[in-house]
Amino acid sequence: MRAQTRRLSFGQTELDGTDIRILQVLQDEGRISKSDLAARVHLSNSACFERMRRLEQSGIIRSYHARLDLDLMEDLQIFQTHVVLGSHRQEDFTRFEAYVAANDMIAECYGLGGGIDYSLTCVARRISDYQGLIDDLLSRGLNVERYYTYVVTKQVKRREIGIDRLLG
Amino acid sequence: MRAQTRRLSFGQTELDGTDIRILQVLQDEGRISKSDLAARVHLSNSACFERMRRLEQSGIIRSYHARLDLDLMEDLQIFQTHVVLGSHRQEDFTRFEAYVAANDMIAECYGLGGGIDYSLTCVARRISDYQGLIDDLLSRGLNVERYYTYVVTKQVKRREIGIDRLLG
DNA sequence: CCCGGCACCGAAGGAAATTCGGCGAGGGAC
DNA sequence: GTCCCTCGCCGAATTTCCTTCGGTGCCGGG
Repeated sequence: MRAQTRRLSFGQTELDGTDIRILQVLQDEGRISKSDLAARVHLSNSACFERMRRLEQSGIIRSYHARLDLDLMEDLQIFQTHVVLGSHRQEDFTRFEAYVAANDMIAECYGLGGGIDYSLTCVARRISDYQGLIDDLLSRGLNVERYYTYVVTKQVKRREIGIDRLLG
Repeated sequence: MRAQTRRLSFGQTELDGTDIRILQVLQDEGRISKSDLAARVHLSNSACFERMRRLEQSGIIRSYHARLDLDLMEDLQIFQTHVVLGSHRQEDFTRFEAYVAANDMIAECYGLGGGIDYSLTCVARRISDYQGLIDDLLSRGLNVERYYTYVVTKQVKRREIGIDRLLG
């Protein structure tokens, strides 16, 4: 009774409907017990465990995380910063991304196409801390031509980006 | 041996250094076993378990999630959409946010201050699916005055937004 | 038709989670 | 100062869950 309808290939790995269901459940309930997961996808514990291990080892499941309630965190400011670089050589991108990777005030970074090069989500305790980040960013010779700062006034929604849309 | 140095209050709840350490670990390793977590924060299983339950029930820990490797997902386009509303009555915001909450192509949404009202992260299988989202958005009478679309070409970084910055 | 591989199942041993009784430090009342 | 109460912690016992393993059936190729 393997194989439902839909199949997808993720890099080297082939996924059937049951794998996708497992990923969906784990995306939403990252700490569900393996027995409950097995029941949820109508598999025995051992079969489900084997699939889960395969998904983790293949790298499709990268990591698990607890999500905290930001509204309860006072003393926490979030900013979005949109960055335009002055030139678009490979080296410019590499250096900027290395900076992003190393700076732990920057929680998220998307590379964009179309007028803005990067969108950053920055976390700071005070506006002055954020300004310190920007000062640092600009002083590193990273060729930032322009940047735009937006205060995040509300975190309206946050979900994992993933598998759901592949099923419709 | 309660209480380290730093203390924070999260809404109703007081957190000491050990709580914060627990949150840090769970943010990074959401599926760590409770025994391992207890060892990591130098507590007995039962004491650590009690704290963890308190953190979950108080809502500070909202949820747990598996993070998937997007680079392995072919057939998945991500877009950032910046939205400006035509007027800023309370009702306009409420209706827009209700739309965002209900639409499952929209994975993330930040409310912003400063020229742009909302920043959305949208997930689609094809550009035409994304265009369908935009068409729908515009046809709902949500008073969207202007929007800007950026293709996400690379997910440079993605971390949980949280506790780390409260410790520096 | 027969064989091999693969995914599955169920049971058993081992590991983890959860509960519970008791202990000791700290703080308030007297 | 001292008594007592509270709170957080510990360690052991029970229960629940994880993980492995041997075995079974299905399917495709030879």
